[in-house]
Amino acid sequence: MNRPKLQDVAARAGVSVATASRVLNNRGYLSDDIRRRVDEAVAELGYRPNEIARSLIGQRSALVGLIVPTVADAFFGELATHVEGALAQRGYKMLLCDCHNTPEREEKYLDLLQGNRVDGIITSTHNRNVAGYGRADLPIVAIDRRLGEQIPTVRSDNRTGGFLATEHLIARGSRSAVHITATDHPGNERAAAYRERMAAHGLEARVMAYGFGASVDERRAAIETWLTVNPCDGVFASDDVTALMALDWARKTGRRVPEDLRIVGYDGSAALHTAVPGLTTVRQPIERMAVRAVEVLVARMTDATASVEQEPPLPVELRHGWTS
Amino acid sequence: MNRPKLQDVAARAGVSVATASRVLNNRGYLSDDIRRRVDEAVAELGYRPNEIARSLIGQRSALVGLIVPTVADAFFGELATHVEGALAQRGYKMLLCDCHNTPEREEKYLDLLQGNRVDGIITSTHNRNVAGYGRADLPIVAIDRRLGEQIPTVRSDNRTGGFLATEHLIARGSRSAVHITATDHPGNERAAAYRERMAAHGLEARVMAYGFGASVDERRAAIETWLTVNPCDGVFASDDVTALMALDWARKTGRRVPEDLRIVGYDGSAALHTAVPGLTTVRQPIERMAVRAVEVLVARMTDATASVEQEPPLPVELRHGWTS
DNA sequence: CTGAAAGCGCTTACAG
DNA sequence: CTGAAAGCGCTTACAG
Repeated sequence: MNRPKLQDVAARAGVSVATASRVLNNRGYLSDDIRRRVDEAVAELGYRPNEIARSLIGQRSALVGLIVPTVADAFFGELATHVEGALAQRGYKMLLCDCHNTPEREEKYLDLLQGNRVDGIITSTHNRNVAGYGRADLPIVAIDRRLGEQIPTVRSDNRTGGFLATEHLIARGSRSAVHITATDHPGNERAAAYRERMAAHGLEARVMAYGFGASVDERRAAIETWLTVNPCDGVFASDDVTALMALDWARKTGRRVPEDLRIVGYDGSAALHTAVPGLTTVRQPIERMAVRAVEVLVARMTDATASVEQEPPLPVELRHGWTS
Repeated sequence: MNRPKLQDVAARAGVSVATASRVLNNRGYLSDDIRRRVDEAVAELGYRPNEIARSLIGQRSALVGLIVPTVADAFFGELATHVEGALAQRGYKMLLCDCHNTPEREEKYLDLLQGNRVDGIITSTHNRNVAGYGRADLPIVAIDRRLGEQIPTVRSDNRTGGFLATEHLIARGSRSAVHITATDHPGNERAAAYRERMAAHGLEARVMAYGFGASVDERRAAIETWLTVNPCDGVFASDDVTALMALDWARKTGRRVPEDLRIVGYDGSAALHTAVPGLTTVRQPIERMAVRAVEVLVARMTDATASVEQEPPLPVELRHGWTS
């Protein structure tokens, strides 16, 4: 027999489809007898309501799309886990839109999500020029990315993060720390804070940008070349993976860490912390960011008139390890 | 104005809803004139077909559920990325079911997925006694886990993996390598291969099992205690994270790696390889496993009569690093 | 307290 | 080549 439908349940219980539906949804007044008969029929048939039909009626899919560069990255994997958890707790399912680090996929997913009538979108990619967001007419929340006036951004305190990392390196005796980041654009607050603190101490700031589109291998090569050519006694990397590249370079070239080279990373995902507990890093409150993004999104999904306020940045903290 | 529906498109193009639908789906014979008018109306209104309504008719949601212990783990994050990619390529969307390492969530998700009429499920968790799979009446593929006669399992060659790791340790001079794993049950082929090779070389096999439910901190504590109490000159860990715990313990206690302690991990995810390129590990073909799982699932989703054959295990390989 | 009917937004035979 | 009608599996006013 095929998957049972409400009709089958109703027939078996000897009631109308409408009544069976009411029992399932516990709406209106039902006699105990009918309630029991329907419940029995449901159990006997192993009936499960078709959520697709329900979505069509309710104009609500209870689906949220999460757009990430790739969940293979520790930071985004952890973010995805917590977004999923927070959504599930509130009765939403999550469609994972993994862009495999390409903007084309992001654009495609944006379209697909709307066709699938998701109730909202959380996006955490950093591609430039993805036009779709302007056209989208459904609630969106961005994580660590400005997408426009109408789209709230949840983020952590990048300025303080840059401050903490730089001050820490200097306090540990570094005089020539470099900041390594993907791109050194004006909105990069970590880089801005690094420059400011270096200047405040009368030290020369140097920012090494390996480029947004660089593959992992290209990034590693660029960093190793830079470090080999440019003497320095400290590295403030804009993410932990990059910091670990510097650490590996130090090992290969016989530099002592932290005596010759102090290293500070950024993000502080649990996965990398477990893998390399000794790495000093600026820890983003990944779970709080995920939960907050979900809270803001749910507020807008359940009340379309909810005002779009910009969120205050969430606090970061420095985690000390032996690399600095 | 509200989100346009097919009715609006039809009205604007001056055709019937049926005709508009045919243009969208490119079915039957349509005059060029009508085609053009409908296409224009679609563009002007920014119309996007409601996929939920389509699913209801087609009895096909184009949705697949991926059940993972947690995507915050490097291995499962990478697996999820590749499953997503392979599914997207074939026109399927992926609902991410992150169990946060608890069996209860898995059971709940199994139910939820069926209610949402996903077309199929890929599961990669390792919980015991999840009853739901027996009752489920839709295509399922398991990754590295036996779930019953009717459910195909995609996996890599664990026996060879255990063989390679153990032989490598011995070849590098280890005489007293320990195998560290979550649970040492009869079906654990990596442990079986380890025992067999140790015996073949006349060496004593010791398996340290930290327990399936152990938290990361508990695992680390258990491993450090064990290593401190039990002298050994090699570690074959059943995953990379565990191997890195041994590596960190060696650093903290002043053991030289690989001279005093040789370390081999397992999995070889790109994320951990990037973070710690020096780790010797048995590399699972994560992408191939993901793609194969999707292929097998799609075959069963598109042809319910497709036979359930057990898959040959995919090949693994040893990746050399400085830890051994 | 329960049922008949309309409708969610589409697609698909069936006529014409 | 195009349209009217039925139907996917439900829910929800509206009667009774």
